[in-house]
Amino acid sequence: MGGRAELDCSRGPCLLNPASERLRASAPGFTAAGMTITRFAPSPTGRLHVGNIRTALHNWMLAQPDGEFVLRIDDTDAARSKEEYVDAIHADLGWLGITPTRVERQSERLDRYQAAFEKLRDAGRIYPAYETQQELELKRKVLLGRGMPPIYDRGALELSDEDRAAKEAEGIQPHWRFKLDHDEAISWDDGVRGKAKFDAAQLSDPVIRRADGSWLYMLPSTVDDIEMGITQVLRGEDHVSNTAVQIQMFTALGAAPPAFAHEALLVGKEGKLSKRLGSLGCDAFRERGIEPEAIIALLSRLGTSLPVEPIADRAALLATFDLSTFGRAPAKFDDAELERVNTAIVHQMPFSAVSDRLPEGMDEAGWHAVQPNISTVSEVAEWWRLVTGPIEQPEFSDDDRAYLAEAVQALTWGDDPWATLTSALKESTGRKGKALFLPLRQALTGMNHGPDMGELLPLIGEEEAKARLAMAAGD
RNA sequence: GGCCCGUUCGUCUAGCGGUUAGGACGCGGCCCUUUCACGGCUGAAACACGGGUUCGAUUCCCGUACGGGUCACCA
Repeated sequence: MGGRAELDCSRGPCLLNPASERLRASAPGFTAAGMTITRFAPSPTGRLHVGNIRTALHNWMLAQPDGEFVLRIDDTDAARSKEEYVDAIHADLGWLGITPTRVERQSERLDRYQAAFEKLRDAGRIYPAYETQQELELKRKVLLGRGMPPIYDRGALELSDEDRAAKEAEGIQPHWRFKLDHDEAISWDDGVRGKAKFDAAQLSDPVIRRADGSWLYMLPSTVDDIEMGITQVLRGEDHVSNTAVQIQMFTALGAAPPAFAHEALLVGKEGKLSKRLGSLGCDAFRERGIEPEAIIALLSRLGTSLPVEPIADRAALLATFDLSTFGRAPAKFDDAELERVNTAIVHQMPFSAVSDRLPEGMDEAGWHAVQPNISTVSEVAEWWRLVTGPIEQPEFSDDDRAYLAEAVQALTWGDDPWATLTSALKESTGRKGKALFLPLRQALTGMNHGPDMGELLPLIGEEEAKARLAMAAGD
């Protein structure tokens, strides 16, 4: 628990990256090695979606190049957690190349939470409460109806020992709340929001443990952050009030809080963090032919002052990653933008990166020929068919048939058969431009457009090319 | 409703009292090109509204509107 000191970020963003250097300079008291340790803590109650992925990515980036990135599976809720989602989280992160240096499971650490619980209870920071969820909900409604904030009224604190004994005699087991210190001002220097202040009285004492003994998010997360030596907590802004609560927990547990940063959430095209966005997971992306690098490129820049660029090189992305460039307003996630980035990334991909996904028989020359014409790798098949055949030729006019017949004769095979053929035909027929090229393209591929013929023709091969031209000529 | 945060071209944003309000993506046009793509040039396009403060407000203050977050025995 020792070893971490409070970060002194006098003002503004203090979680910067390239992190290590500046953080070490400004925070000499980090962990012993001065190492950056971040974490991504999903609960396995569903698939990862863009928002999650973004947070995971940013934490991973923060930990580069030599920090630690902990994947912490928050599976204290046995009823909702599913093993298949744990597997899916691993699979998705693996696909994206966001690999943790360490994996932890909250379900395996329950004894630690118990220990912290006892410590806090003995210190008088935890108290039992007996209200039912219905009662609490009613209280909230009443307060809201009177225009007041629906903060827990601490009714359980009024209970006498006899009251409690009576409840227990009725067989009512308590749930437990963490008692906030209303006199302790809560503040921190947020890595993206700057100075943050909270009035503890504005917050409800959080329930940290259910009557059945199971844990809620708040305490286990804090305990883990302490024990795993997390130096920087970067999460969505939906956690800001949790941070306020947890800062008091860190202190109550005798630990200095890590540095916190809360990034603005992602919203869909129409605003709102919609179900639409929630459904955007790795599976869906993969099926649509989106490359992991496209997601990485977009998500590492979206909502920052840096332009979204189709950068496939992570090191380059890392070099510019800086929390101080993050905006405080929600950023819009646009599918169309993802697709544009993806297309540009696909256009840059070297043969070696895709070779195992290409159709049978397609070599490097084939890849280079069709690459400029596709927006997803799977689209190569559609163009590759033009090479392997069979193709379907359009009807040609008599004039074009005569022209193509001439082409059959003119076709010779050398270094650049297309250039040789077209210049020969240009000379002999006087055709030029579209009239010169289009019938040839149509006869050879059956299409009006497509990959560069200069690259395509050698792939089709002399014999097949001749046969196609001859067929089109009507021989 | 309380408390936080926010609002600059279509989008992501720069700006931190005086700027022709900049960039990127997208969009239009032109060039290159058999098509597509790439590249080059070029164009249209923004300070939510109302009050202040000031010689001067996109920038500072107040208010309004709108948007986001949160106020769970979810994380």
